[in-house]
Amino acid sequence: MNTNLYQLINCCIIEDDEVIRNGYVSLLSADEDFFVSGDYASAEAALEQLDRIRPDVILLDIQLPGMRGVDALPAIRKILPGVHIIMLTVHESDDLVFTALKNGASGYLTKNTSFNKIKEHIRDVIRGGGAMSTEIALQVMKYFQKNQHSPLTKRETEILECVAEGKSRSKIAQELFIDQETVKSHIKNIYHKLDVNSRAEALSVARKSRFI
Amino acid sequence: MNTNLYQLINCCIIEDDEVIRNGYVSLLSADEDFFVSGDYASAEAALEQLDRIRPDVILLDIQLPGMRGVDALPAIRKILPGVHIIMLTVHESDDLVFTALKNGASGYLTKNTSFNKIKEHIRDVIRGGGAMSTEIALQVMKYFQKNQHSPLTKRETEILECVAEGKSRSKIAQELFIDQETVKSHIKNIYHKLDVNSRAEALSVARKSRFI
DNA sequence: ATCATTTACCCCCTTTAGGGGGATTTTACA
DNA sequence: TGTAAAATCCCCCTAAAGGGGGTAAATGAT
Repeated sequence: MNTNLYQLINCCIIEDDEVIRNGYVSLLSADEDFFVSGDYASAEAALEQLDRIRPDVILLDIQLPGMRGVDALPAIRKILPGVHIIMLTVHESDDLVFTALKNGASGYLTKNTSFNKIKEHIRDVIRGGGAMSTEIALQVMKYFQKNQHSPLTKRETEILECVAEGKSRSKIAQELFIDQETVKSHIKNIYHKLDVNSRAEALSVARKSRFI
Repeated sequence: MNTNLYQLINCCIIEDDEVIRNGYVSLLSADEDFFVSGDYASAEAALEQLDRIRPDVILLDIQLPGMRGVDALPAIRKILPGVHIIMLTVHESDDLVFTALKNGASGYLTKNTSFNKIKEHIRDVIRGGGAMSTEIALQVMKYFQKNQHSPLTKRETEILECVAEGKSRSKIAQELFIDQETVKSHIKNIYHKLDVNSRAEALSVARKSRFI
């Protein structure tokens, strides 16, 4: 019997694949630092029990039948505001990654992550850090990177960035020491290149393609 | 003499602190997987030699005298487009983190990262992954997280998100099954709450505060 | 040296958005 | 069940943005 029960990391696993779920349970249970307080095949089943088992860390599969993992996130947060939630996924290049991050996940790991690393990442989040497998980190970094193949010229990009800050034609003209009509001209050209017809739309398209 | 020279990871270190720089050099050189082809106290000094030493990975300090690390990034990329650049920093909560990510860093590590982990991260980027220490990962995740204390109501947030996608009043009205005037009303309220007076400005402010 | 691109500027006109006032009805919650 | 907040809709008017057309100087690459 472990005499340091208070130090154990209380884990909970939500994962629909029975084999994987049991794998995590037995491997975590085998480690003297971890204690598995619950394992569930669906978010719904877990949500009923969470206030009772009060885990420190939840391993949450992104692809669940019924309520999706990303949607379960806010629901779990409502019950246990302080819990660390680590998302598990097979698809690293999914929009769900960013949705999950927005919804407040503490970490994001691909399922091919070795179990030793998973344990390490759990300890990381307990210490207050963030957990991210290398595949996800790469995704995130790609997300930040500007697209090198922008159809916009330097000046156009410059002006679109002013637009992104909410500046009016006159303000942009003033800042760049050019005429308002010139600004208008540039914006028109930007619209043609991006095939849009409003500022917000141009920003939306340009952001999606990382031109700005 | 190592007979697997071709397998060695060719590293280069750009770091102004002599002690830290030499620490990295000796520790990396001591590992049979790594080969240190150069170490420099400034970006300028390194840039002169890069095309000759052709490293696989560059450890680049963010805070350098003269040319800053983040500014050196694009310059290095120009000389060696394929090189993996790992940024090193003491301040994890710096805007420079995001600037570096935008400029195409392959990784971002805080200097308190253990040397073993640094070596692991170098191997990660060589494999095509991304490297991020837990502190940086946390920063990045915070960056993504929506602000829970938004002054905007659900409906207002919903409408602002439509605005962010470049939709016009009429389109938003159509999508939400409400009148154009209602949309206008909501947008007016949003403007008052955010203290702005245009769509792009509202988006700019709302994004900065993570309301959307 | 030349051709394409970029940057800059001008006019007329239409559409959309924004500022100011309202009012009414849900909805949430104490 | 009463009240506040949120959501809905209406009007008048002005300011800003967008669509169409155009010209011309600077820049850059071949």
